[in-house]
Amino acid sequence: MPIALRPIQALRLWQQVCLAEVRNDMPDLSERQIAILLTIYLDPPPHTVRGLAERLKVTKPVITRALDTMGALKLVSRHRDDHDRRNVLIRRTVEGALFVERFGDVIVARAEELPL
Amino acid sequence: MPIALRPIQALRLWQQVCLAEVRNDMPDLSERQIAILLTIYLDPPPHTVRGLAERLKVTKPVITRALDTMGALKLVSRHRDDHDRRNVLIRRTVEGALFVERFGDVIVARAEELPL
DNA sequence: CGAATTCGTTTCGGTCCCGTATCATTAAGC
DNA sequence: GCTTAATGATACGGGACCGAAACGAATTCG
Repeated sequence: MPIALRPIQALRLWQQVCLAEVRNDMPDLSERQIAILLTIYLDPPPHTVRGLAERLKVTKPVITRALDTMGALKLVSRHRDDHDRRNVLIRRTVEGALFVERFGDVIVARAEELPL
Repeated sequence: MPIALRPIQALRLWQQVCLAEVRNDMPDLSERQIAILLTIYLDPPPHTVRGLAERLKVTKPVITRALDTMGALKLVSRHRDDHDRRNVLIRRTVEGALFVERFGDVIVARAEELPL
């Protein structure tokens, strides 16, 4: 059975989750940054700048800058690939894993209290 | 019956929706902007700068700036309150309503194709 | 009336992000 | 070896945003 959501419930869920994030002073990430962060944490590695740029259909500097910012927030880290030293491998961090895990819990909690 | 989502499904849903928005060249809104936009479209009017600032627990300039940007995108509009001309009433627009409606449909569509 | 309060905006110095173009480094092809 | 290609980062001018403080306009209070 697929997840059945009506549009008004979907929008209400999105609102409640975003409100919760803002009110709890979480980093104010853009949709691009969230797409990158969740892709790194949900899709199987390895992750490269080029791969992420293709997956999001954006240019490489967009990925580089997002990694700069999220790296400063300790949500991701970068390391040179020893097999092909042109590559940069993007890796998860403990802080990032905790952030993503907590974020998932927030969504679940808000989904549970949605009106029908 | 409440909406039952497991954390991994919730995160996957968020990722798929953000990926869809980015890939479709939608405006790259931040969580703050989305929280403001959805509050305007889901909560009953009237909406004021002060009211939104309190609801999000942010300062008023944050709201003013977000309204500047989303106003340029035609997603919301501002009008002086004739009863108390200090107030600015934030109103919905046709473009904004279409954007929000489409966004809700994207969430629903991605929820339906979630793996169990 | 004048003073105090409220509302939204603006200013300030600073940071982040944009798209485009170019860069250095590394690897692969000949 | 030398040239070509690929990868990620950087420079550029411009725009958006930050928090804190000050601002003008409108209202309320005394």
